[in-house]
Amino acid sequence: MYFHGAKIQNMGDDFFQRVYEVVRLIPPGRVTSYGAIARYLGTARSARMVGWAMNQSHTQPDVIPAHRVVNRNGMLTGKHFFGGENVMQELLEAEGLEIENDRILNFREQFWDPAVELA
DNA sequence: AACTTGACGGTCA
DNA sequence: ATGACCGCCAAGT
Repeated sequence: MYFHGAKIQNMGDDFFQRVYEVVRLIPPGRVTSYGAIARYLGTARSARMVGWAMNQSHTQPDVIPAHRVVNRNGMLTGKHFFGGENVMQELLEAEGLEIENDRILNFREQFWDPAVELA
């Protein structure tokens, strides 16, 4: 992968692409988790790989709504990768969600499970 | 080639 | 509720 402008990714398979496709389908104002996406894509790959895919999501030609993916407890564990201190939180709040201490309030109600919604 | 590091998550004490 | 472990597997050192 690249840093400082070098080349990048393009791993062998299309796992990352499949992750991005699911993330693109998350409706604004709703959120899902790394694990939920991993489950939807099959138990072959772990939630960690979804996290890694999100880490690389900025290399995609289009914008991936990565802020709508949080951990299983509704915590904004990836906020550090959005530049500013509270960019991820602001993006979510702009979509109507409430966050307190890096955690989405009423997470259960806002949760969007691909295994259910894309059944 | 070997060891460490995670945008993770489930289990068990 | 909290924390230690453990499986996961691509990348970085």
